[in-house]
Amino acid sequence: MTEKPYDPHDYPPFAVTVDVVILTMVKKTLKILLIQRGQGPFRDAWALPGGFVLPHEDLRDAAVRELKEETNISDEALHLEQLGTYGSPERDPRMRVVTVAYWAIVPNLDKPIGGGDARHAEVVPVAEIESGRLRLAFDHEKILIDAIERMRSKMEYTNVATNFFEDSFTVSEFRNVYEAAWDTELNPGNFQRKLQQSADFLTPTGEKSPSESSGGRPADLYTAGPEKDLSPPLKRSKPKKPSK
Amino acid sequence: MTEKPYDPHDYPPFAVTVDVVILTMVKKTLKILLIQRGQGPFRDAWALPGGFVLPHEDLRDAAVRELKEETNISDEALHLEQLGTYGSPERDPRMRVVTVAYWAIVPNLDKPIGGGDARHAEVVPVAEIESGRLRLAFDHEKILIDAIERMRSKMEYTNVATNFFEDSFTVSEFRNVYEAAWDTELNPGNFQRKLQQSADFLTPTGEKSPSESSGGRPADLYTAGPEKDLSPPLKRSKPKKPSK
DNA sequence: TAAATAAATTTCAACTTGACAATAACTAAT
DNA sequence: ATTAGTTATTGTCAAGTTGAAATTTATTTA
Repeated sequence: MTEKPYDPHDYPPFAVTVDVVILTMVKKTLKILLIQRGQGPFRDAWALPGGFVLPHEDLRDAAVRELKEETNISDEALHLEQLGTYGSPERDPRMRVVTVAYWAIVPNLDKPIGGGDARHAEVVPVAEIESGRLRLAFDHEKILIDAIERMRSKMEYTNVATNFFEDSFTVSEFRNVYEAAWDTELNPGNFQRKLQQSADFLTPTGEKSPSESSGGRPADLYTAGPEKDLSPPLKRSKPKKPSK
Repeated sequence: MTEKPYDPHDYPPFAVTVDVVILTMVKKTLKILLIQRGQGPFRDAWALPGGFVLPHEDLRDAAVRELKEETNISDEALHLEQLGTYGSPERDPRMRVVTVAYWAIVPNLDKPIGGGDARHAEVVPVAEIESGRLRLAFDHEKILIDAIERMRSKMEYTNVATNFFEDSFTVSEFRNVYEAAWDTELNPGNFQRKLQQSADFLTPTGEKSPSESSGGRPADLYTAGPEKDLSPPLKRSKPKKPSK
């Protein structure tokens, strides 16, 4: 903060917005919630849900509100973390806009979107976003790339990935989430051992999941434990064999 | 981004500022650069260097400029990372201000401050900030706590700590920086071995540092290597014996 | 030449990892 | 009821990493 004599008209006017990256897992595919723009610049391009922060509104509250308005998501337990702030002078052709980006993982929302002013909300596979073939508004491609990387690295050393589940989950389901998010294959036995050796990372519910219709031993169910960090962290390693 | 019909007067006016947390090491003590406020609210309290972002200025550029103006620091190699954005509606009593905080480590600056409008810049020990006894302006205490924690955790898995040095350094000097920053003691042999086993983390210069006047084998000198990450990371562990 | 000092290397047991084998607990089809 | 198929969980073993501490190396000062 400078200490020039204070005059309310001194400061240059900025618009401040929030944008939210919502990650979810649909049948072993990592997807992100985007909205197709109906007007303004970047018409028909895909954009992140978000909008202007109100004059007396906290940033995080704005993110929660916009998410509710635009996509009808209002998870009590939404973990919503700040990702970063994007403020290049040319990022919006109309005016100077600084946007504060947030991200969160939500449990499986396939098409439960709609309501509010969700013009054309859809969950788009991350692979499509990463391919660069999708037309994205503003600097949202950069925000998305950063969010995906943030999620991938937080999965190494925290329990964020438990947020992909509404409720309890099996170790296999948990491993599948990692494999999809990292696009790797992980050794099932070693993955299980690693999670087990930090006793408080996952809490067993005592229940067992019903076996698949294809048979197999029923799996133990877990929820996120009190210990939120994993040390040393999991390693991404091992590239997956390219599909088809 | 919402898609309401666009009107430049629609958006609420915000001031956007940047604040910068500069960390440095002065003789085995971790310190942070603060400025004593001369006027306005929080007069005489300590504050972070920073100020308004100019209308066509990028956020990072604003941080670099304010740092230069207020503290005369203009390191070419300044690594300056974004820390987070703080925008609580009550954080500045005068008006709505959203501030984007940055942080960086700079090599040993004891009193090289001054020049510019550096009213009363000083480097303050982190212990003093963490004690809560220092009167800090706005929400700068929170920003500082976050920055300190960010630095501590990035030291676990990256080479950021090499930025405490102007030039080359010995393993002991490097270890001292870790011990001061984490307030721990680290086993010298194990620390050395850990750094060595990632061959590209530190690059030996081939030079040797002159022995202390107290004698002892001369230490090999190193600079930051091409590999910026350490995996698995270093561990903080081992609390230091409380000093008197 | 003998301490004293500090850096660098070694030792050794305990633990963790990676690859993979074996066992357990189920379902579906004989 | 038995057997084959499937999936989860536990075990094995060699290689690698860690934590604690000792040893060796290269200096300076007495």
